[in-house]
Amino acid sequence: MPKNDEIDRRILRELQRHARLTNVELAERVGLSASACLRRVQDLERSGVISGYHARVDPLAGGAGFIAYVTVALSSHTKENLEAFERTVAAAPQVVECHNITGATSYLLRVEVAGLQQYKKFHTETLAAVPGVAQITTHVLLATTKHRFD
Amino acid sequence: MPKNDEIDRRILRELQRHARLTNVELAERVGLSASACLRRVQDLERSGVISGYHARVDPLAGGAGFIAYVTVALSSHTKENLEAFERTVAAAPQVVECHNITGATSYLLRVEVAGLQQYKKFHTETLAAVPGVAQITTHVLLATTKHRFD
DNA sequence: GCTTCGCACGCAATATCCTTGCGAGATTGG
DNA sequence: CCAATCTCGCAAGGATATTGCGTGCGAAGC
Repeated sequence: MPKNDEIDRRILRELQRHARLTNVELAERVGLSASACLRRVQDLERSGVISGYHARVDPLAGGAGFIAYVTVALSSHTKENLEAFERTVAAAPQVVECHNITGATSYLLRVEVAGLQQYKKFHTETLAAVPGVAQITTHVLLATTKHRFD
Repeated sequence: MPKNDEIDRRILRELQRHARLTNVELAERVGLSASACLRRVQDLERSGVISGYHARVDPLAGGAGFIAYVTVALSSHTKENLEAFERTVAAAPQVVECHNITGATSYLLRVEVAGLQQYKKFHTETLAAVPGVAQITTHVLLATTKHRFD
């Protein structure tokens, strides 16, 4: 229901970078009164344009000393295999993101664990144990040189 | 400087999911008084454990109708090539994330654009134009089945 | 064992902020 | 041209953030 006008875009831009801005400061930045600004933000939240507010935590401080992007290929895309895989992924706390992508491998996971041993365990006992998983390729994260808001 | 005890972990857990929690409600959830809780949060911010607060915006509403994960391989890892590539990535607003990974391809990008035409343009005019880029593989995002906090 | 020091806590007070109701001006459609 | 609708700014009260202060607990040293 929001109008997607210049002010809304500015609100989104500011909140994407600084979600804990006070409403009055946000209002000043976008050139609105506090009440009008608040109502717009609430509209954006209700309509789902803003789906949530999240603190970004340093992975190391969060106990994630080993991060990898993992591509997974399924041998057969039967309904049972797909559901079993997605259920495993959803239940695994090590899997932080799961994307369905085109290409030779149909899934791209981001996995965060404490260290190499934990990854080995996850790899063999969790991922490889899912029926229909044909190929697992691990890409260890060396560095993140750009992130959405830095 | 934070102690990484049970209460800090609970604070981080709550703020990762609900960054706009009021401090008093956060204090109740973690079992602390408001002032003590606020001081811990400020410590976590100052020490860099919490690196920022961000609103999550629906990609479609944000104008990103086409999202892809793109792997890039460089022909030679000379200093000039690396720097040219990273400079291009840093300057390109379409690139939302850039990760340096192990494997046959050394970079994994997340690219968000309005549509296929815009992607084609980015692919040929921006990415392929960087000297030393040997291979570009595009994986179109079909769906994201799991994200850190859903 | 006792003392001292430092640290984190809770309480209280003030400044700031959020939130809602209300009336005015602008915009749209008939 | 008028009416309906929408969004705005203003104002008030209730909630919240933020700081100073005193207390208690645990660690280090004597």
